[in-house]
Amino acid sequence: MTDAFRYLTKGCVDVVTASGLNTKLSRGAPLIVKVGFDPTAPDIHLGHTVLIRKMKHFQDLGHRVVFLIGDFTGMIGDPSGRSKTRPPLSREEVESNAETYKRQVFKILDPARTEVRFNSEWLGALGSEGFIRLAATYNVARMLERRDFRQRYDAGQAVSIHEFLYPLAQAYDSVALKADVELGGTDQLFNLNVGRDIMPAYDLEPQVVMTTPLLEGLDGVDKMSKSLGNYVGVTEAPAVMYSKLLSISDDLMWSYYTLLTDLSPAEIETERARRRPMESKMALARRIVGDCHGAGSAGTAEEEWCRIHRQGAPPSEMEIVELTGVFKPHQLLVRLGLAPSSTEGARLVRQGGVRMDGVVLGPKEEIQIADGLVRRGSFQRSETILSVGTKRYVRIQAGR
RNA sequence: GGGGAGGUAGCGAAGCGGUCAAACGCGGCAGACUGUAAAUCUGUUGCCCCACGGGCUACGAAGGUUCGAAUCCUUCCCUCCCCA
Repeated sequence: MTDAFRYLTKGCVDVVTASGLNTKLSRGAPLIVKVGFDPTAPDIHLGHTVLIRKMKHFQDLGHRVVFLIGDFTGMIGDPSGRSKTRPPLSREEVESNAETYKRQVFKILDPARTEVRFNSEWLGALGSEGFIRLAATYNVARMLERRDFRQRYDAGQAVSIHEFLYPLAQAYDSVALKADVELGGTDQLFNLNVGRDIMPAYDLEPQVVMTTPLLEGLDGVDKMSKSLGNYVGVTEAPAVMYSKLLSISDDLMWSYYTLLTDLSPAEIETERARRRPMESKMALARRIVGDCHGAGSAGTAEEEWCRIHRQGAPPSEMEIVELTGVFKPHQLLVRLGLAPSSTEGARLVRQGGVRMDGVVLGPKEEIQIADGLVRRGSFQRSETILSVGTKRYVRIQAGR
């Protein structure tokens, strides 16, 4: 097993086949590595970067990466049971989504070594004759090996013919690109293998199929997903990313090391053995933030984090609200959006979670804000910082 | 088409005439501890208010019976399962 092999397969779930990959690598020529993406507007989080980073690993070793946007297959819609055929996106939408992709993806990928292609280029030209020929390379029994097809078929639910076209079209992409390797998420294994299966019918060597796992979310329980709120978006502010990453569990950290860095398995082992967990976690956060925003921003984010959490200082940037009036603490919370309801606000106060300039606020206190001053008992100043718990801060500026 | 089960707070799930703003678990939030971690412990978790007190809505929907209903009756809506 070569170092290259180990590096490229790090973190992968499936490698079909390992020997195929070795053979291709051993020839020394740059491989064509294909990865397909939906044309829908992407909002990329770290979970998506696992795959993108794997593409980078190939680039690191000098291979050619094709970032394929499935504008044609998008019209079919990957069958997921209930998903319907999508209305085709306009040329403008596809272009603009592609730009959004590039903006985010090139934080990790090297633009100079990434080819962006659209599969309408060849699938549109294939014609009905070409499609029939393509369909002839596969058969129903094999199609039904795909789990969701099988399940629906067995359950007597509808499986539309056009749904079979999706994996076939995707497979043809590999033919058109003469792909040596196709990468995808584990849920893509079937589709990727169809490409592998049909390539010999077009006198091509079967591509190697490699899949990357779903990244666990910050909670360490579910997969990372925006709707579950356990995600880190690649365009989030450095300080936000940094603090989110530092809040993961130690176990999760090592999985992130494997999937979200370019370190080799050996280097990760060294890291684990040599340093204390907290140091490793900070190094991890620095790396990931650095990948998305540059090393300088990562350093600043770390300093900020230390200031806040080591020295107890408030964050350097927080929402500023100007207001006037007389408030009970819970009313202030609602007014500032720190509590969704006054009952909730009162509860936070009662539990001692509300502080003004670091001093816990009692339920009976009264805050008067007028004439450019915030008054609380005998204290007064022109602005104060109100905090709820350890994460939410608002700076109050006294109005007149 | 035939038969059965069920819809309760963010989710799961008790309750089946009063003591129910509704047990319990999860999740969430706050506090303690700490490496703002995890784990653990404690508290809390409908809404409004002059807030250790008062008030208003709530148990799929609408009606009804009762001094009193999440609990009983009627109609309607929806979900799930089995058989054909």
